[in-house]
Amino acid sequence: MRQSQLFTKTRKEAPSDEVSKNAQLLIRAGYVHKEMAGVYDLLPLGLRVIEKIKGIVREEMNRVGGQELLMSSLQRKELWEQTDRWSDETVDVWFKSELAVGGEVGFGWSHEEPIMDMMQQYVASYKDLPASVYQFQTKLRNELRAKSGIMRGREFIMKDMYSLHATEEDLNEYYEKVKQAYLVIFKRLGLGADTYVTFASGGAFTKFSHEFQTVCDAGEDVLYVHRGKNIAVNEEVLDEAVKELGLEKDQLEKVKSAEIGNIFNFGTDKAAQMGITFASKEGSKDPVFLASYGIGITRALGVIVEKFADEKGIVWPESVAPFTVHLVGLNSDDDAVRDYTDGLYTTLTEEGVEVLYDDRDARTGEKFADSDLIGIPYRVVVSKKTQEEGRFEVVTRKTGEVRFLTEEELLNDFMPTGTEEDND
RNA sequence: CGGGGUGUAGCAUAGUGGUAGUGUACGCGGUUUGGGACCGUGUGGUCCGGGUUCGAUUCCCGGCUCCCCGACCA
Repeated sequence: MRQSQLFTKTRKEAPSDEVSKNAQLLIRAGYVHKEMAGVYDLLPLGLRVIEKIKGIVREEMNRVGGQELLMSSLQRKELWEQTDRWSDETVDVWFKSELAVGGEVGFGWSHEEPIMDMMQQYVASYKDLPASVYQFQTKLRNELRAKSGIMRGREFIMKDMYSLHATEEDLNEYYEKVKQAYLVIFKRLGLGADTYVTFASGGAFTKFSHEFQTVCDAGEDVLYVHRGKNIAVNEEVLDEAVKELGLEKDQLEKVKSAEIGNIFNFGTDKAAQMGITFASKEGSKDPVFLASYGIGITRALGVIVEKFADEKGIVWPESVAPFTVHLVGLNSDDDAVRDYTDGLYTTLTEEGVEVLYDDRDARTGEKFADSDLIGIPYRVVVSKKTQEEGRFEVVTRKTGEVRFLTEEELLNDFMPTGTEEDND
């Protein structure tokens, strides 16, 4: 896309009401716009990154047999009363409203109850199991305190998957499969090296729930990590855990982390509460086994910004970058150079490379500063000089490495490979 | 929800009981053109409601907003 057509623009200064690095950079670079505390609009650049993240998650969820759907945001009070989660005393993040014709509705902060109720329509027998469904949904939570930019908002996008099983063994097997899929996802997002499956509160030792924590200064949790053994323990259960694992506390490194995923095994509790059953082979009515699997999509975006940004701006891993190449055209007042740059833009685009083309009539310094701030992985500079030499200057955002490549070399380098894997 | 702070132009900031200044961004004219250049010129502002006062952006009360710490996070 041509940058001159992009309606957003960058800012030199961060807004005074944002302290977190993620929000400051995302706003400065034009990825998001703040609507109110804890609520952000996704601008074209931000939406592209979100869609990239969703794409990776979608591929892996499909790979484990998940079927994508989209539940509604408005939810029925009765469903949540069945599990005693409608009351504000039990769940303190509800947004609720009244229907004009009378009656209350809730705005979905989670979807276990509606999903289970909906699935009951289709799951009647052991033959219908297992079933696994997922969605990318906007969750609405009336947080007492939004904080950390987009990391903890009142409105955010989450991928939530739910799997239903006839037996505990089947659930456990699938649970493990999804756990592995999650590790693949975080690796592909570029977060693999710093993301741990943690022992946390809530029955970690019975393997009933796991958290996926990414080491990150902006996170809200505290982890004790053993990098060599790839073990991380949530502070909440530190004492128990070190005992269980046979470790010494001083072998562990204390770090801050952000929870970007979690998986729960509900067993048959939820089904029992809601009366969700299936007919077994023997003809008995048995409660369904349920597990849920979440990934904070918006939060993942925030974590990626926090982790990789440098003093100049954002640095995207290639797998989630809004564009692969930032084509920066210099000397654009020279018709020959401009035509040449336009031509390269057309060629790259036709070859399927995602290019943001800075075709603006702006000064070099401004273009480079913007390019650094926006954080696209590769900057290709075209100027009178490079045109004359028949090579393009290619700068890798992450490392600052500079190369001079011919058009052919350039195309070979940036040709989409089909699947995007994190090559770290 | 408890505690602390904040609110001046699109953004960032200064200042004052007597009708608000700067930077940036934006418009126009000109010089520039490989790291946010420069000159000239122009547009644009005191969160809301009360109170005190001859006069309030400034002081007082209330509300709202946003930020931080804590609590919470199924």
